[in-house]
Amino acid sequence: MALVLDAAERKGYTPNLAARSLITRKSTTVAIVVANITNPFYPQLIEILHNEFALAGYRTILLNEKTDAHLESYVTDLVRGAAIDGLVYVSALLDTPLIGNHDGGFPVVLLNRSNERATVDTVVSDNRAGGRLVAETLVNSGHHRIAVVLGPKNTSTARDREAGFLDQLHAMDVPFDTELKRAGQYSHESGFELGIELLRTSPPPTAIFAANDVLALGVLDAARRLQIAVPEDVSVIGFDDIDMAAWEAFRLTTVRQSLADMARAAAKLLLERLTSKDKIPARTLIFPIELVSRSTVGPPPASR
Amino acid sequence: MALVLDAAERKGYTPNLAARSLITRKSTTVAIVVANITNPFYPQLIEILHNEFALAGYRTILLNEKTDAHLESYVTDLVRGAAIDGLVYVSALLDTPLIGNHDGGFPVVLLNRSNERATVDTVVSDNRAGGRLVAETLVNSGHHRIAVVLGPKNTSTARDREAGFLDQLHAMDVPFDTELKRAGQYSHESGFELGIELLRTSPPPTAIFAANDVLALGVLDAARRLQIAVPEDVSVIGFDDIDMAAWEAFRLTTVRQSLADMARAAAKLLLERLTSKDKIPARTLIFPIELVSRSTVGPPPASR
DNA sequence: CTGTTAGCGCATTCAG
DNA sequence: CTGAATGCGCTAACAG
Repeated sequence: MALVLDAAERKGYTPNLAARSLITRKSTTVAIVVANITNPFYPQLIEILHNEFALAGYRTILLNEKTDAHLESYVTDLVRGAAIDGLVYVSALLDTPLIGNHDGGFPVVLLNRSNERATVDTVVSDNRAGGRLVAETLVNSGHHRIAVVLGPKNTSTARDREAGFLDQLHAMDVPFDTELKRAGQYSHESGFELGIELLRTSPPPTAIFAANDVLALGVLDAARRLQIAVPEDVSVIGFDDIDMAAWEAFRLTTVRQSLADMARAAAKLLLERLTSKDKIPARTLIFPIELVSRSTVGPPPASR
Repeated sequence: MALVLDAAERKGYTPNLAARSLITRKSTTVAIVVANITNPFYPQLIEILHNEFALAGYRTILLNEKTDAHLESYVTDLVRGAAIDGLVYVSALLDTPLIGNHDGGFPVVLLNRSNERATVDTVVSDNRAGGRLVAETLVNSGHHRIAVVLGPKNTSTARDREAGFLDQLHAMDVPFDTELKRAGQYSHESGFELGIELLRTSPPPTAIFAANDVLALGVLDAARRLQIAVPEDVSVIGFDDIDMAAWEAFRLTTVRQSLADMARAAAKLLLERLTSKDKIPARTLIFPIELVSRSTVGPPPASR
């Protein structure tokens, strides 16, 4: 009886979770795989995921793509060892070979990472449209020499955002100088270094598209270091709209993804799989994006 | 046989973790309790803790002091339900009533939170000395009207840093105007709001001590919003030396805690308890602090 | 040293 | 509808 148990638990009795899990064949635990907790982008998602799962009675274990040695076999062991009931990848890495192992009906959802094989649930924003929106915005402001700073190449977000961006440039008949394309990590440091490089090319770009906000903040800091005014001398646009983008120090113009909605949706998809007994076909949720205009985009410097 | 098992596991056999845990009476899982993952201070610590535990073969479950309803009973259930073998609180909250429940030999370590009752392992930096160092630095730069922005009052860090600060002011015969003391959350938003308030008082303070870096970044942004130059018009000093403090946009002068060392030490203390069979007395590790001079402290504006 | 058995603490079954 | 027995999948203790 549930009521009896509730009362018992309240009175000081606590069931052994391992024993319960052994018999119910449920661990009431889900794992969240992130690439790098230190990137301010992830905590915003983790917090919501964690909260949603906690509300539904699930514990959350954290896996780090960077530091967990042999993540692949580690995850496999957790799954086969029945230590987790479900899994959400909050990681844009394309070449993580993990997904393939969980096709067999194990509940998996991909958050912020597109799913080429449509074999598991996926929640993404319209990264391609976002890339297009960036190109459109910048070109409409008068820019013709635009640089792009990408995250790791093996990342679906970098790939899709770049593709949309280039498509739209092409559609608007603006040439793209491949010299102005750099790829690094999704980190402030990477944005800073690549920003310095880019701003030192001659002629320098009049605008820089950073494939995510953390990168964009690094680019802004690079401009600051080089005493290049934003947006007077160079425009910068990011992607994500993390909290910090709105800070007074940055006031970054960026493409907003509804991070909170996406995280909630991802949790919901996973929870449905965890509680439903029927087989559910893989679903893909694509969230719309929108431009948030703040203070880092303006017309190009008076062209000679 | 371990060897047999190893081979078996490699060939595709994976033991059921619940069954194993039921018999070994170990979950090989530890929990990390944080107040707010979204605060950039925590991920730096979580990452290291997580990594150290992973290396030692422990999974990490995440608990959020903010969102996990009834954290206290939740943790108790995990402990009594044998779902976790140990616990680290990365939270400065003083009034969390949780600690008392785990006195009975359950492995607990407090990271960045002082331990008034000396009943569990504790890893902190010398917050009091840090507070003193701040006062000394500011007064030596010529400041006599110094404001302080604190985190939540029920926080050991806020309490100790403030105490050290006031002690040293007193020792140097500098009066403290209690009008210039504000307390809020350890968040950028709080720092921003309180910073605005403080900078609008008249006469305004010539320096502001923010009890942690996130708060200090908020204060810097407040100055930026009000077009008040740092450090020409107002000096700002923080505490922690998180990564962002070094960013070009801030270049914050701050008191450095060896966050990484502290996290590693905390993990080590806990792992010792997890692997040793003897009773280990509670230990307290106090890490030294040091001043990191960047660009936000200077002499006060030419005094009339 | 290898193979067999008992039992960890539950939820679920079956009998009463 | 209530109560005792079964067994989930392992590891440890035991016997051969």
